[in-house]
Amino acid sequence: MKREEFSVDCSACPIRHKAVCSRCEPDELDELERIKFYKFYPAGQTVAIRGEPLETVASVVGGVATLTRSMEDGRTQLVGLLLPSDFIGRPGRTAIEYDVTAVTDLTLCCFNRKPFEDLLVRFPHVRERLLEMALDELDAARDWMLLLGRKTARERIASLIALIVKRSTRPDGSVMGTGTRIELPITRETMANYLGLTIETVSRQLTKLRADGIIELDGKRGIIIPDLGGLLAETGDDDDGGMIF
Amino acid sequence: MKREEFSVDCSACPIRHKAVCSRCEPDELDELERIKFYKFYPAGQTVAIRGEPLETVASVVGGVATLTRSMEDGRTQLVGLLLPSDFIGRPGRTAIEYDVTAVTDLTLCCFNRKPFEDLLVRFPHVRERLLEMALDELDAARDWMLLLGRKTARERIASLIALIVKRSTRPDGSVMGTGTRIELPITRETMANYLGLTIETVSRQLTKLRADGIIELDGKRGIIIPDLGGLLAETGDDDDGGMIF
DNA sequence: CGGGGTATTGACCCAAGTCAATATCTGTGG
DNA sequence: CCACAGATATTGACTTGGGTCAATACCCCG
Repeated sequence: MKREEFSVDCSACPIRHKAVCSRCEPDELDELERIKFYKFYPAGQTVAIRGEPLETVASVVGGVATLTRSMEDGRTQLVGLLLPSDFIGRPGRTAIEYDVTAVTDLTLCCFNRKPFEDLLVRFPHVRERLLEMALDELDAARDWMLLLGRKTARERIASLIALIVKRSTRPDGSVMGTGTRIELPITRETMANYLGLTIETVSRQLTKLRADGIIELDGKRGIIIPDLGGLLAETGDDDDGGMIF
Repeated sequence: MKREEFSVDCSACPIRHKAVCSRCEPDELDELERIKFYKFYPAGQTVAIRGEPLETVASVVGGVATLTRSMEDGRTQLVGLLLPSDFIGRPGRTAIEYDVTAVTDLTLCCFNRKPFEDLLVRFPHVRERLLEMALDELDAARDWMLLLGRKTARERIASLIALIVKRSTRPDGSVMGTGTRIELPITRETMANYLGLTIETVSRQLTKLRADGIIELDGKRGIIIPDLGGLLAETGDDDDGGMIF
């Protein structure tokens, strides 16, 4: 469970520059440091369940988690993919709204809700960053609504791959252009639940995109993109919004 | 265009208790009052277009507007329904992300973006409320993702009617239980774009719900709900989240 | 009374779902 | 190191919910 792999020193934290704490001054960081604690979950483990009391909030430090909503008959929709630096939980709410599941080994930087809320009042930098992140997520959710409401299966798959490529872009800003290889952090089932499709359709469309030379499949999880432009053309998006820096 | 119908006096504003300004102290309200201005749009008019510079932000005072995202080939998805008290625009962004259209006559309480952003720094009450509203919208968007990704046409229609019923609940909290009548604020086309369906499917499912005694159609826009419980059972949601006070 | 927008209804079709068989991985223990 | 078991993924055959295309019907409003 490699508990000691992540420093307790915020200044060396891998998500220091992107998480809720990204704009904190040294003194603010000191205080965060005092109340934070890490939690680790193995792949597949449930992190939180809808309806339970919301006691802690957290930032994803490493690994991938999903935010899902399900219906009684088992139909499941992924409503958010949580990657490093993403925030989990909502200050001001007392119950959990969505199921959270670790899809890879997961490391969270946690805060008890109450102290965090207090801190939110006193630290404008955290508040501002949280608002900004909430608005970004809102935009992402709305883009996803277009995908779920109007895109074809092929466009959905292409959009998801494009999204992963975008989020895999190295923090130094270097664009991974032609000949990129990405590793899907999720199973076909999770992909299906994200895209509002079935695993069979996901599988078939991946095969078809490969047959059309848009992607190459490299083992179960690897995808090679010979031509990023070709992939983006399949997403159905007008590319003006898709600035990759 | 009934320009004078709405007071310039915030204390008499119909959305005083729900909008971004709802938590303001009298002195904060005074300052808002000085920089705000009203705009009026007739039904059908475009309010903002994706890609244009974002110069003003606003609260919906009266009427209904839609937030949409479209693809080049005309496929359109509604990503938000803006009812009185909802906020339009995103501080910190310089370009408009979604098309905004008035679907009924619309009254907006506007602020120029820059002064509003300054004010956001100084007025914690506005900031807090804006964060809260953004998080609420995020939850709403995610619930809608479940609808778009996994619900059947019938469930989608029932969910939309249930949503309108909920939002039509009078502010005094009185529940409009059995025998409620609501007025749809939108056309079949707008409904279809919200639900990720076609007008034909919307029409057919409404007819079917009527045939099954779940709703009664009263003219083009009116819907009577003889039994709210019956309607909610058709939405596919487990009802625990659906507390209507 | 007539005309343009809006809504309903019908006939047909197809993209994606369902059901089912098979293949491929991955890890585990002999 | 191999074999085997249980996930995970692919592929095929068939079905179906909702889309498409097209004809009417409705309904304000001038």
